[in-house]
Amino acid sequence: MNYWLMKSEPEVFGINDLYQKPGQTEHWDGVRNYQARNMLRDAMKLGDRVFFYHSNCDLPGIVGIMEVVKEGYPDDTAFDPDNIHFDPKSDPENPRWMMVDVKYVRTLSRTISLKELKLHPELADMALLRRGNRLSIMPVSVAEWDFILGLELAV
DNA sequence: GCCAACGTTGGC
DNA sequence: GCCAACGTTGGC
Repeated sequence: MNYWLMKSEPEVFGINDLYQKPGQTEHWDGVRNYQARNMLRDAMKLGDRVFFYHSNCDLPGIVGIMEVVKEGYPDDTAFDPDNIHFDPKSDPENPRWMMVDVKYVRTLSRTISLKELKLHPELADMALLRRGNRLSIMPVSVAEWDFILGLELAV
């Protein structure tokens, strides 16, 4: 099993929005970055676990856990001129952008903030903490995953 | 293929 | 609101 972290702005789509979706499942659409697209298309597999990260908000950090319930398939918001993520260069015959479906697993007992993550040398190599990383999807190692879940209860 | 200009992300 | 980082665009 692989582990991931995906960012979303809570003002736009937060973990409570996922919780309230039918089946607590949603398409993770709107990713318009090739590195992230490649992960959605090639690397994210059924059953993989994903940290839900709130970005661009009062307390940026990890707030919950999701599970991949459908592997990469074309992001059809790219074909819709009325959608904010419309991309005229994505051809339905050869889709440029991909998405996966994710399902809510649980909300952490507390937000593990970016600030807190930065305190731990064990996490220094996390993609999230590397300078200037603005990817909205990134891999998390097993060791990092377990360490972070340990932090949840370590207060 | 280079690179300047521009747009976006996202922490602070 | 500021600004550093970085991806994309487009002229040449």
